[in-house]
Amino acid sequence: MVRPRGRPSLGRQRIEIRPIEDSERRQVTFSKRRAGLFKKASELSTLCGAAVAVVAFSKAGNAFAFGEPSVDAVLSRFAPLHGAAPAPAGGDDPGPEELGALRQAAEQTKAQVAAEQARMRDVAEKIARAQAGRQFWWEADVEALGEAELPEFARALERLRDSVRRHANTLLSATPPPPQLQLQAPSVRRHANTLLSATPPPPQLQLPAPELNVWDYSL
Amino acid sequence: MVRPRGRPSLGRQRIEIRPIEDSERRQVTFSKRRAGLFKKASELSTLCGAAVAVVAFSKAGNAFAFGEPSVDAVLSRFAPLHGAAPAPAGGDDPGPEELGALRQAAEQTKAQVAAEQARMRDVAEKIARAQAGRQFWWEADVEALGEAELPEFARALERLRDSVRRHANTLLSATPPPPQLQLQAPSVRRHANTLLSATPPPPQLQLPAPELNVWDYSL
DNA sequence: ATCCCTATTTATAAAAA
DNA sequence: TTTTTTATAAATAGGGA
Repeated sequence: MVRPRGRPSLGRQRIEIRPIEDSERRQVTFSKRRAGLFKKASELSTLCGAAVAVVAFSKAGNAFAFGEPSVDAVLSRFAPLHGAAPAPAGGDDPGPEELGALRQAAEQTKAQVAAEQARMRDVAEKIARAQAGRQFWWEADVEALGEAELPEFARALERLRDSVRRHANTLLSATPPPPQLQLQAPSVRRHANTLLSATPPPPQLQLPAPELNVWDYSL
Repeated sequence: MVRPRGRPSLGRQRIEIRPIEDSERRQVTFSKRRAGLFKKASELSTLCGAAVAVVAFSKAGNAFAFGEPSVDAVLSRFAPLHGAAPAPAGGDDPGPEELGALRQAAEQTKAQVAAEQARMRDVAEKIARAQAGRQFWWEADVEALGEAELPEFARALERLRDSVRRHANTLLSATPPPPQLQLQAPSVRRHANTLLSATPPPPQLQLPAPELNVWDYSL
């Protein structure tokens, strides 16, 4: 516990803004400043109600991103402004042109993952906030959620709904054939039946408007 | 040239990071912090040899961007991503009648209410257990739930679904006007604005109104 | 990579131009 | 809207775990 005498640290040193040669120092600096940059972006967004996106590739090629309300939301909004409309990645089968193409593809994948992770972090954080102070998650204050997290929230509900349906099926099929004796808890079966019969035959593959930044919030 | 006595300024004051109400103060802050953000991005790029892009929309809808080596160069690495927006879900058509038998039960005797509350505690506990160890509630292991808690779980999902629908409608009813791009280069700005004026009006999403007082379990 | 710590360097909130 | 001036709040370089 005893602090050695003298300055335990030299404190912050002044540095010139030019390429850091030492890769280790560069890496540490990148980490720290990237965090700082994202924080600044976040503050700008909160303070001024601005939509902000930051994308950064480290020298090593790793991608990092931050976005409020989300990276995609901001970049989508920006793209049309300078006429960048790359075709969606279809499943082409390009001939073996160069290694460069593959490397680029890998890089883009990294970027995508980074963007998605950034988005999920934000979404999760916001949803968590919407639930703060409440005993159970289903009491979450949906009103507090914004455009960016609603879709995720909705998808989560959908996934759970499917799980519930599946499980209800399981419970039902596990029930022995037309028994003559009623069980203690008929309510559940009733619910399960309702759940199942209420399931419409929709091929559920018709997406109204796939393009544009429009979300279908229907469950 | 004589400076008046006392502090000529209060100096920097501490502020909380939350939406600035006063539009004038917000505007000044946006300007300053945007500049600061771009500077930080520039330094990160120079120091660490990173490719960085920052895009920001002011509350008024004006767009600003910074990029090293260029905004497009960085965003291009994200290009393929935007074609593949997360797929929305197809909508169901909520089912028919069947009003709540459970609801009725909840309004019976005090003893029954008390019993119900006790049951709810158990259900909640079990549902909580089904979520134990998972980072997010939507990862709950529904398979672990039994007959007793499934209905409650389903009802919770339904309530959330309705909340989400309602909120989604609220959000959608407020669609902001198209932005103006503000870049360092005036020529680019001119071009961008030209592109903008050719941009079609924002679409609006139609959502089915939530049905009130209907208690079927389909989600 | 992340967190802690300290001593400094920077970024900025206010106010006025 | 951007700039200047002050006085102070924040970010962060270096070093260690």
